[in-house]
Amino acid sequence: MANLDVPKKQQILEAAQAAILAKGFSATSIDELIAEVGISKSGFFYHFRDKTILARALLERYIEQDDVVFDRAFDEADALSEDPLHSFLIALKLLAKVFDDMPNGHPGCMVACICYHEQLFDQEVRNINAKAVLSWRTRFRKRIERIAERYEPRINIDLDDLADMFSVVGDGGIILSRVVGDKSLLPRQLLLYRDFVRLIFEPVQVSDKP
Amino acid sequence: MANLDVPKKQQILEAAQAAILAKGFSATSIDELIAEVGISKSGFFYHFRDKTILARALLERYIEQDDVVFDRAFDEADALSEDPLHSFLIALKLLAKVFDDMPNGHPGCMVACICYHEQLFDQEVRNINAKAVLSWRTRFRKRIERIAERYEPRINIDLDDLADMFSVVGDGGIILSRVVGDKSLLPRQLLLYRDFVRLIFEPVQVSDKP
DNA sequence: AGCAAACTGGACCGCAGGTACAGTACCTGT
DNA sequence: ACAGGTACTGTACCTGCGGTCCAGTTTGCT
Repeated sequence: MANLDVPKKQQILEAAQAAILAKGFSATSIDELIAEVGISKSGFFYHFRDKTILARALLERYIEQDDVVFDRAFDEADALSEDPLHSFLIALKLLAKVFDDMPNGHPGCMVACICYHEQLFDQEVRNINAKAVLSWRTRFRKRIERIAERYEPRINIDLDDLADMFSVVGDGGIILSRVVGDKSLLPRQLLLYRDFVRLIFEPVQVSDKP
Repeated sequence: MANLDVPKKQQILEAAQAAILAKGFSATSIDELIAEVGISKSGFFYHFRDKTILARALLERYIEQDDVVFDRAFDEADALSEDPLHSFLIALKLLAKVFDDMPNGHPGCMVACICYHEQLFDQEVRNINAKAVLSWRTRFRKRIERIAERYEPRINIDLDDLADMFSVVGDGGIILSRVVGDKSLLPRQLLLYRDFVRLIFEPVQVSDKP
């Protein structure tokens, strides 16, 4: 049934990511994962010393995949405009579209998921989590800095805060999307963040009105 | 040791809320709760048929407490200004201050916490969760509608989305605050949301610059 | 042939969530 | 005074899950 060429360890990670984001870490049992990928319990513990090691691997994997999505959107945007503000606005639109195109909505953020299970994990996992958020901050801050060099912001703003706000709106948007069962809520919120950036930096008076 | 006048049921809810927001639902054991409040296991199950009933009670309690905080901030703001925009901006500043004054930062949002443990609970709990988010939407939308009646928004904006954005920034801000270990992150994000509202509706050109 | 990586199988442990049920202390209305 | 409800205690027991231990097997590389 499962792909025979994919190593079992990858299959476990795959199955675990889906299950954990959908049901939560504790609600996902090892028994259920090994049944799904067709491996023995001993086989599972051969790859992962315990469940927290699985969580760590999952988190690292998630962050890598996330970075790929960001890189793609920013690269594509850069190809379409050399202006830092326009490129950033395009990237935000692309990112919103990526999430909008997901058939069942965003599967959930592993960082947020682990945040609400925190004490189950060791300091190492929490450090990875913090590092991921700070890397997002750096990524967005760089972009926003380049915008601020060219465009005078309309209000006084802390660039780190504005950079963090992307992650804040992302994680908060994922939660509200799920809770109210409206998958378009997350992309709409990201576009709202985009409007905010536009209002801060875009020099001419904006009017979308008819 | 514990307050003798407070009924045990209340004491359990108190202890459970703190533990669950700090460590997560599954990481909080019934044994640990009954040890803390000094009740027997049978006593616990007398009050709560099972752990999910405890979660339901906790969620309902949390939403009530949250509403009180909102009511207080909005009432106080209304007393300070009759203008819907100014009152709203004051309320947001007050709310940011409430969270900033919490010695250990915001303890975590029960709605978000339960969202990431979803499949552990029944439809009823998820309905309560959705109802809470929608009640926040309604609360903020009413305020924003009154603002939009008086002030022409600078950009085309969906009022429900802008109302939801408060909850989005709140829940996202709580997560990032915890992950990076910076308790001031949440209030700063709320003030950023406030800046957004101001940029949309405030008619005169704003300048905080020296 | 020999070795390592990737497993299988089975026995076993402790903890957490829960069930079942009998008993008790205290308060309240008739 | 006693009947009945509320708020518990104590004990025994069951299940599922995470986890350990360990001996043995298959597969592929050199």
